[in-house]
Amino acid sequence: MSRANAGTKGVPRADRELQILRAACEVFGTMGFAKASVAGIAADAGISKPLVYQYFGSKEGLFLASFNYGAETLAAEMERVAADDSVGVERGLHTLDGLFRTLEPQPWLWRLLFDPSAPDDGEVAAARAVYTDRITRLAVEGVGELMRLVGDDDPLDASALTAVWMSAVDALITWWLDHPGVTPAQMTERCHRLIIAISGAALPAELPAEGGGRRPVERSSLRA
Amino acid sequence: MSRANAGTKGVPRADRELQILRAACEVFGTMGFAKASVAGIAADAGISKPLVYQYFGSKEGLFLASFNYGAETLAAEMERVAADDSVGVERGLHTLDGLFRTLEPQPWLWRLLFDPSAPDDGEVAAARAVYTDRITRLAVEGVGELMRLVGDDDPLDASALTAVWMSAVDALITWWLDHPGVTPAQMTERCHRLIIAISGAALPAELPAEGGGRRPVERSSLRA
DNA sequence: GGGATATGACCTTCGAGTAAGTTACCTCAA
DNA sequence: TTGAGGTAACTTACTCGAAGGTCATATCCC
Repeated sequence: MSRANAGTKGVPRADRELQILRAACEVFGTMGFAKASVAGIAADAGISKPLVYQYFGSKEGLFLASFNYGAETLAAEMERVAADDSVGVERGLHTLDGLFRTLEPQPWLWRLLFDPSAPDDGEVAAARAVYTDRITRLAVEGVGELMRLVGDDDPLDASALTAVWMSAVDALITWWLDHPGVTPAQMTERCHRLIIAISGAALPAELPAEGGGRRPVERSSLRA
Repeated sequence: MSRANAGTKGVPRADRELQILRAACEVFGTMGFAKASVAGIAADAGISKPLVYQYFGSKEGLFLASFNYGAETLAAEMERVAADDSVGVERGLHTLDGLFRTLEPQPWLWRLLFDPSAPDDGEVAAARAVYTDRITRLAVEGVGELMRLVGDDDPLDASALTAVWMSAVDALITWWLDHPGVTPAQMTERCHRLIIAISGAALPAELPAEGGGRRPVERSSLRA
């Protein structure tokens, strides 16, 4: 009787793994890899730390499994949208819509994807590279189309705009996560309005001079 | 002679503090608060760990000093630009230009501002709140102006667009930091081209239906 | 001598990871 | 039917190392 209730549960390994994985996704996605503790995740899952190690090998192994689950879920959704026939800004909007709906039941998956405290070497880095490529490819497609349309063929411009687009998606999702109660549908409408607002925005009259800064620039009329 | 060269330097406290602060800014800004070690910073500064504690009290105290230095530098630059008479997108461009120039000699200051691994309570949190307010205020001004122009008066829309704008600035600076050799002037030109590209982008034909996703949307002509 | 500058060696805490043993269940021979 | 033995599930109690933080002491200059 010394080991309280050791071995009394007898839950099949696959079930336990899923149970642990779910807890891990939530904890890693909420606190980040670095601040999460294996003991904490085990407690959340209702089991003890060594069982986690028996099933996942290490903290990194557990994170890898969580990351793969989350990244696959989100990448698959984005690819599904990309396979539709929408183009340009419309496609961007559909992507956002799909992400909002996918994330609604498990919002923490998003942070899992971009966790800056995750290990930057080993298998985790490799997995992240794979999914980053998959996701970036989609963004690059959309941005490339837009750049072609506007007549800008500088590849660095396209690269930078891709970064901006992905960052905007991140910002919108983060904003949404910070505003519970807003439904995916409402959020998609909001994104639509914002795109309209941005498209209608002004262009500067001319490039700022390059020298030392500080020089005033003439007011431009607001519609280019 | 047991304590090698203890006390032999005799460098005035103010000088040493600056020297330590510089090293700390670079390390904290590069690796983030969590991954940085006080011993490492001390080594970089060419002195020993206890001296850091004698002058800054704790790792958090050292970070606070670094953060305040970096945040003040950047906030001051943004406010300087905001005080100019440029408006709308032009003002955004000038802000970016100012940031590129300010960050050129010490690019790591940027990451210092948004370090997600920094402590989220105590004096550090308070300082971050102060600077976040100062910086956000500037973004809110610019975005509010744009929203008024377009006729969108939903405050949540403005809040979300502010988040997007700040995130875009972050993305552009991060992209720049990842592409050494690009000068601030070149980068500002790039931002200008990107704004043109975005402004010229397409509008979706209509809002996606709200129900279950999955429905195709008619191709829209690309210029709204 | 006294105060400022400076350090090697130490203490402490926390969390990753492990060793070793416990319980339950399943199978199969007698 | 039963009970011996094998195996999967499970836990308590530990080791170990990294990093924050402290103490006692040393050197230098006025």
